[in-house]
Amino acid sequence: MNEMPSKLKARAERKNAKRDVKKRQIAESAILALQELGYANTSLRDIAEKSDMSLGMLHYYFEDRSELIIYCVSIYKQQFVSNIVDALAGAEGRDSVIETFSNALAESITDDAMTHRLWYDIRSQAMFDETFRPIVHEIEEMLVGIVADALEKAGHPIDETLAIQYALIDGVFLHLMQRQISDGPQDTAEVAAVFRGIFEKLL
Amino acid sequence: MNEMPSKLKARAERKNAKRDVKKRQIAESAILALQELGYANTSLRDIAEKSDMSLGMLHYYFEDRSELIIYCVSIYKQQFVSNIVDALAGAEGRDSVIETFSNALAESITDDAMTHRLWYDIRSQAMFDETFRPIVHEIEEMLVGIVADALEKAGHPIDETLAIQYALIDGVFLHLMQRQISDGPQDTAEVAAVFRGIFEKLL
Amino acid sequence: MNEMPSKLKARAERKNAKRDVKKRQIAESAILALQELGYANTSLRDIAEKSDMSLGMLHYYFEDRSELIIYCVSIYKQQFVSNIVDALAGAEGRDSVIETFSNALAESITDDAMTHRLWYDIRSQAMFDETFRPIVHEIEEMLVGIVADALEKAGHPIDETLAIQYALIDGVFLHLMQRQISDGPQDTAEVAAVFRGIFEKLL
Amino acid sequence: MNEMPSKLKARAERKNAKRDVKKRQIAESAILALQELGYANTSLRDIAEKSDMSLGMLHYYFEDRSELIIYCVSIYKQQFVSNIVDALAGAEGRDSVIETFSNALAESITDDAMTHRLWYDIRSQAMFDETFRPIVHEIEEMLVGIVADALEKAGHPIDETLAIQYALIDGVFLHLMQRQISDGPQDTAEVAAVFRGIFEKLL
DNA sequence: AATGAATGAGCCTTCATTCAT
DNA sequence: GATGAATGAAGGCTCATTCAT
Repeated sequence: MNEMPSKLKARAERKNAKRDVKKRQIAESAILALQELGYANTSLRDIAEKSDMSLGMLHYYFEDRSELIIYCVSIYKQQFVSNIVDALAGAEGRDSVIETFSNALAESITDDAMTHRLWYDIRSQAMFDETFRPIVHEIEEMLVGIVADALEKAGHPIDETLAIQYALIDGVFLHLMQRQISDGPQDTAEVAAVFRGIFEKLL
Repeated sequence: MNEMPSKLKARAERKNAKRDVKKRQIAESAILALQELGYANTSLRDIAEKSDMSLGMLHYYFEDRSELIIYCVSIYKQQFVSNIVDALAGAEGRDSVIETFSNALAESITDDAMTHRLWYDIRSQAMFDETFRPIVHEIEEMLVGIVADALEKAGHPIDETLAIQYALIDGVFLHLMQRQISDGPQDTAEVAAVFRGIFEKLL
Repeated sequence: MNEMPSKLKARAERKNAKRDVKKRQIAESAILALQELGYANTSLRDIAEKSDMSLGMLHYYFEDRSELIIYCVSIYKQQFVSNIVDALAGAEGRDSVIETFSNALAESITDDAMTHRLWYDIRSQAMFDETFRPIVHEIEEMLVGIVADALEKAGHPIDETLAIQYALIDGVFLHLMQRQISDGPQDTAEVAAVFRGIFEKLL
Repeated sequence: MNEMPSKLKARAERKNAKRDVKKRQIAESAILALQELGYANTSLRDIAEKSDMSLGMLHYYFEDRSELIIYCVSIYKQQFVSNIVDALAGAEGRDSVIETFSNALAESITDDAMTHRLWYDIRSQAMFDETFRPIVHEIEEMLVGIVADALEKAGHPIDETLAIQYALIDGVFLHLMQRQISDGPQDTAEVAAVFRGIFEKLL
């Protein structure tokens, strides 16, 4: 008698899981278009055409444009954060953390500049459009968390200036990303060296 | 005999000057709209309505939307840069520079957060839209120049890390501006204190 | 196993066919508006309103205004040319050709003056706008072809003056069409008589 | 007592004459723009810029766009008609007329193709826009008159087919003009030969 | 589940025209 | 007489979104 509900529930879950897979699939295509054209210049049509999806499907899986973009950004979060966290996992002690963190950030810039560009674009958009605030805040908290993590592992005390430490690093990260985009590929080692310089001072 | 040309020239100049005044007038109205709605969400209609201009007039003075926006951004440049430069003018010596620079930046954040928000928005847009690159580059060079100026006056050597120094400060500036916007007005003194903290470390 | 592709292909074809039907439908509505107002005075809004289509639909089926107009003109071609060709099909020998051709042209003038007016309008436009040149050339070649056909069937030799023969007939055709429009309906028999007079001289 | 009126009248006339000179001046500039771009694509702004006139002046001398264009077309009439009439003035007898008329038409095509293109453009426009009908009719009557003149001088009887004779010639004239424009400059002698061929048959 | 046809509001831009100077 | 600043209606076109299938 209580089997039916559980069966239904299971089926609903399977359905949901399937739906999520599809949503992620769509979002990954969307990210490609957004990375290339930017928030203001990417229409749903662009996204539908870049992938091979129907226009209707986008709205079948996402309520509206904003929801899709938010979903895209949250995928960014997952990937970038887990990359850095994984890298930092093995590090311990000031020098090791500096080395590892610098390298991880530098690699991310040379490998995924386009993705970061999109992130900064959406973050700018969030300054004006409240819709994007929650997801942007959520991600920034995670990024601050990463910095906290690194500081801790480096044996550095964490105080109320944590957010500012993050802002410093972020400023440099953004700067190097822009350089990557406007001046072409940079040597990862050199980029890492810049970060190392920062961290030596900060820690 | 050569009076006529000079008269004509004078009249043409007066006309041009008048035109420039008008352009600036329009741009100032446009900035208000852009500050409020952001690049992606501000249509020329919005601008025309917010001020009391006709749609046609915008196109009479500006070739297209991009030209208007670029003009707006360049006004930002003039105002912000001259503000800071003026402030720094009287400073000399490490402590004086730190004090003055910190206060000037903090005041700009608490007074003109909206203007800076627009600047960061356009700068993001420039990552995707080449149209805005030149003006953005031009402004950033001036901003780097200001940092160079401050460093010099503080008796700090200027080396190849200048751009990074700028990026560090910019990261914090952006962070504090965002905080101003999302959490409401901050105490200028506190904001200045944050900058002072940074400069103490940097110099 | 190879059924799926063929099924898909079939569906794609059905879809394409449907699209073509719709395009033709739209074009026929558009022709009505264009016939009435002329190329320079017919906006897409006019077309949308005259029929009961949404403005968006016009752009859904046609890339832009030019493509729609070109499509309209090419429909003209199909109809007019096939009418005349059909009429000439049964004719053989000088007198029979003169009789048949004259009647066919005269009927076309009295029945479809508006359509021809549009054709001459677009042809004029093509003198200035290269976009319309290809379709206009294509149609004129077919019209010259019809004249060649008629001459041949009438046992008349075809030489390098063919294009001029066409020009002569076209001049008269245009003249009679204009007369039809400015002075009101003419007697088909009288119009045919004029053509007969021309052909008697030409052949 | 009646001196004043006559003085006033004289002054008014002088004024009018001056005004006419200016109108013609403007029209000649306008024709250049219209020849290049065509009726549908030439704005008053284009005309003002191509010459060095102010936009306001166009409306100071001409009620509206249509009046200006009509004025332009009537200038066409004067020039073309008087050219041909002058040429025909000295001709007498069938052969002389054929020779003279053919040459005059051919020269006009190779020299003034652009002007004729504009004429045909406006004539097309007149099919839809009644505003242009009167001037177009007026000009066409003069052109028919020229043909009548030529026929007469060639000793050919003039009957009710006169208009058709004109239409035949006009068809060829239009054809050769289009050829001149799309295929580039033609040899005047060859063009004249074509006309001669027509006239030999017609007369 | 998925499609893509259809919509209509909105965008940027152009233009003939008016009017104060 | 002449100018050009200003207007606002209209044009072509784009887009997120809806809906029948």
